[in-house]
Amino acid sequence: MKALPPVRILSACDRCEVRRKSICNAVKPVLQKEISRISRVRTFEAGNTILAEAEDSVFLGIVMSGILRVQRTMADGRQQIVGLLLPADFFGRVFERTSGVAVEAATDVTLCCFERHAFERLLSRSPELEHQMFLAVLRELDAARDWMLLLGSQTIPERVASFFLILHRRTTVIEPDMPSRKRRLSVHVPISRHDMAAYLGTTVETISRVIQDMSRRGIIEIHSPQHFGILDEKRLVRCSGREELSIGHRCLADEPHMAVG
Amino acid sequence: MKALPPVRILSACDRCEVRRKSICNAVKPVLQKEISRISRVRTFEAGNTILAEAEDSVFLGIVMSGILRVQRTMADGRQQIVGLLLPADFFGRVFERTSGVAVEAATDVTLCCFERHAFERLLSRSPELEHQMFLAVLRELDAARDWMLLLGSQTIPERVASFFLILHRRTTVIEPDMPSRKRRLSVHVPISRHDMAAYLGTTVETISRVIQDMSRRGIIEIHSPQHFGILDEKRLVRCSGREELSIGHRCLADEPHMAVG
DNA sequence: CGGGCGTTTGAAGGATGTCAATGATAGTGG
DNA sequence: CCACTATCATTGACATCCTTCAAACGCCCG
Repeated sequence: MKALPPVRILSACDRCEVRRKSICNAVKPVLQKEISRISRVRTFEAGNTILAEAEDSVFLGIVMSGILRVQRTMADGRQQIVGLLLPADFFGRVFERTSGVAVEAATDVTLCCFERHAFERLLSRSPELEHQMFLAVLRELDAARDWMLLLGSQTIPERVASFFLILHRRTTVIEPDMPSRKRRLSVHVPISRHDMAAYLGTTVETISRVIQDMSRRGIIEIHSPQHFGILDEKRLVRCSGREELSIGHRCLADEPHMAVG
Repeated sequence: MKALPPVRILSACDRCEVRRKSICNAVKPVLQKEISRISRVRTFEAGNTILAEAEDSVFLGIVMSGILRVQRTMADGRQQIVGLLLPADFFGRVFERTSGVAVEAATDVTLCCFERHAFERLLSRSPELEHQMFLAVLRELDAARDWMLLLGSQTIPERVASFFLILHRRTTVIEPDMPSRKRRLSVHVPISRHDMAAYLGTTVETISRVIQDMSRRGIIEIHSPQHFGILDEKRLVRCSGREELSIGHRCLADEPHMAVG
């Protein structure tokens, strides 16, 4: 008679929604267990600061739900969002005391957190984990470069159109169970106009004008300030000034990415 | 009687000027030898393309002398330089067939090249080398984020002032043997106005106007189109809109960095 | 000397930021 | 349930920064 399989204790990780998309999925089970052991789930309300710009960052982790903004602030108060982190993305800066960027909750968020030093010890013991982190940072760098093109060479209407298209593709990846017809036509902007402006390097007023204008021209329709329909995708792509295929490149659309925050 | 030390054959690496600043310096001698074995020195004239945007990148390597520009081009021809690579910097994208960015010689350059697959094999066999690459990419990402702040939130005069200050600090690191007095006061811009414009996200005309204006106001003096003196560093810093200490951050000024090109 | 390239300078128009006011929405307390 | 407030989004008028187009200038090299 065969022995019964050992009783399996469900850890928090077994119920983790983003596990299969995050860095956890890319490493061996034994390592997953070690990660699990040093992890702790925390929640923050929208607007809270997770890691401040100057302050020592004592922890890092993975976004489970909600959205983080990674941003830098200038002496006179101007802010630039240098990255948005969606579920499954990694936040925090390994191998550095302070990150030089702030990480804040753009919406209510649930995070899977690790104490930085414990995670770094794990990294130095596991080349496999470090390799996965390396790949994630490489993709993140690709995305950052893509965004530099957007900020340096595109007009504001082009930036808004690009942003919509990237969000649309990214949402398609994140929520593949949504009816495809609805997915095809709708864009949900999960952040405020203020954050959108800080991300696109412009102001809320200009954003608003551009969106209203695209709506008047029949390219999109406005369901609510955060929900839009795409009426003419071809034209939206043309507005973005990009080739369809290069939108979001490897990174923003296809893969979870990582922030040095 | 003690045996004589073994005769030491000088490889190209032993004479390498940038070795102690590059990734080679950070790995063990035995690994350096392996790297040396797969390396090959190549030269390119200014304007030549090292890696094209769409094309498979078959090699990567380290800048020995000269300057590379890492850039993306839009469908209509607009170009954005997303990184400048100085001696000791790494170029090329590991673990990806194509990089999505072009790497071109901004000046005549000498490169230490590796065939990509051979280098990747070395990487997968050596966690130590991969760790060093990882650190370099993290620094590069920090620099990219810094540049996103510049492109997204700073005015053109601020960008020019920031660029001068970064160049000044970087030059100080690169050429520490120059008399300190001369170093303190001079900035050498090693690239054309056209490249400067593509890097700062503006046009040659605007760059020219801003520089002439800074000269008229007594902040800098123009020795030649590529050589400048800093007359009033305090004011130049104020023009840049940044805190002195954060200019160039960790990355652009203090450490060789790495491009995904 | 002349052609070509890179840089500078000038004039004019357009895109975007700024300031101010209005409109919409949600949460709060009476 | 309804004002009331606070916050966010939109709209308008205006100023300005920056790009664009054009031309002149300087310089290197054939």
